[in-house]
Amino acid sequence: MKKLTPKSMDFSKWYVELIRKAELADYAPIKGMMVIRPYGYAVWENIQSLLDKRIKQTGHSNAYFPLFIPESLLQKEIEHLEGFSPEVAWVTHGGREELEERLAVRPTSEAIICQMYSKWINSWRDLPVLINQWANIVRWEKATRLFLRTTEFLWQEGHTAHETYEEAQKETLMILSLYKEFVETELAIPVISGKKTEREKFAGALDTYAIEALMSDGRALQMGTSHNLGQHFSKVFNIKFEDRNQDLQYVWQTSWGVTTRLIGALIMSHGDDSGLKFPPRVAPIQVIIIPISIGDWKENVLPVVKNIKSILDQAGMRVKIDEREEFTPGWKFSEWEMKGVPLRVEIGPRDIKKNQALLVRRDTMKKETFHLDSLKEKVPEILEEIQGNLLDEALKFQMENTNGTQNYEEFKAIIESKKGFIKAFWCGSEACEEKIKEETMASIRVVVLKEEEYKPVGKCAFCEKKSEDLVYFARAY
RNA sequence: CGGGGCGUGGCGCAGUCUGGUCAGCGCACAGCGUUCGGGACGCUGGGGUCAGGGGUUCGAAUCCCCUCGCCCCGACCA
Repeated sequence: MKKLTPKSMDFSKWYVELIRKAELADYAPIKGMMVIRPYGYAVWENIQSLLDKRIKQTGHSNAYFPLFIPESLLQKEIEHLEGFSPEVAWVTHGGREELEERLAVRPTSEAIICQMYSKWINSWRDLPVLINQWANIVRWEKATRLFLRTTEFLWQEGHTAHETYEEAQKETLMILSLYKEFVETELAIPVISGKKTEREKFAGALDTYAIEALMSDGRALQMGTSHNLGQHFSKVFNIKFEDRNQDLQYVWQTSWGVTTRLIGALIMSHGDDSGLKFPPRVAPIQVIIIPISIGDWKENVLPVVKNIKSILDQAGMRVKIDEREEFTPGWKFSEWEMKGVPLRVEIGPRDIKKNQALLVRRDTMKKETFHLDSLKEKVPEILEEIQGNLLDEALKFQMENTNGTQNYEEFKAIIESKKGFIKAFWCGSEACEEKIKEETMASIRVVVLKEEEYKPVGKCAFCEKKSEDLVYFARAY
């Protein structure tokens, strides 16, 4: 395990090296595909359980739909088909037999789920339908990148059906704020949220909303999307119900998802030149205990260490003891720093005599000794502090790298020199959006949602027309 | 998919221009011993059809052609 390429020297190299050295993932022998290794998968499992809880608390249930979607179903919603067809993988044969109809490997599941919803929904009494699934997705991307864009990825996709537009809209926005809360609380990554422009919205949606975060190289990353599908799908899939007035109506739908890309965001938001820095809430290992192996440590140190582990285990923490004899303590320190474990506990013979342990925080690298009896209280306290500190640091970074301007020349200068978010006004025309993207490579990440009490007015960053749409621009992944 | 770069034991590289003396180094790995509070050391040992295929040549890691993969910059996208 050698040193990492410094982040400031070559961000991409740093990112890929870190993923492989920390054993999060590895390249698979198929183009654009990766293996998520146990340590990386453990992060995903933590993300899953924390998010799944929220999804269920808001009334949704999990289900599972088929991996394959018949071509005829995918074709029903025309925008949807056109949006996804360039990246669909097709199954053409079953065994030796050519299939009568090609099967798409799901690039998303609207089509197959809508097909089922049309059978299940008859009355307003059947609504709302609130279903989520955890699944794998295949999109034949041209350029891939570990965790951020791979040919196959894991995600959760929620698919709901409602009686009215208002209800669907409420669901869409509820999920948007659920995502924001989840990502900020558990992943310690601050996000901005808002609506996508027509150009950036989901293929087949009425409106798309998203949360976006700033990575530490100054580029934005879409972290989650929530779509109000309107009646686009219900009309073509014939999802009708008899409403409270005995009139036949098409349902109003939503869909929303977050993916294994979140792991990429964790790496890029918090990582440094020593490696990963996992927020405690999603860290596979929260506390690594390193017994200092000197002299008769096995008799004197190890039993104490094991006792501490069991106390912390019982308090609900994820704790590991590194008692490997083939590595020196110094080597282990570096290794676990690379792997982003939030808190290290060092205990050697010297400490045993004084009934103390040395605690080292991954985020600040600060060292402090504590009495062994206080660890049960101190450790969770420090973990909470680390969680908070990581969010604060990321928030500070986001604020420092968010600039406002109403002047296009200044806009261009900011994008070139500092990157980050640019908060600006936009007249709403696709032409301006397109021009800016062409000339600066910055796209509109989100249009800020209007609130009752706050209605800003300004002039479009490009054409200088009067505008009420405040937007965030950035160069994005 | 366009432009550029790269591909040599697990990882990082040298060797490629100028074909032969070239399968080499560091780390990692295995065994033994001494070590161990910030990436220890000694001795011994295992591992590579030089990304794959084809060609030129008496002879190819080295020259030519094709294919694949990875990285970077664009276009597209969770």
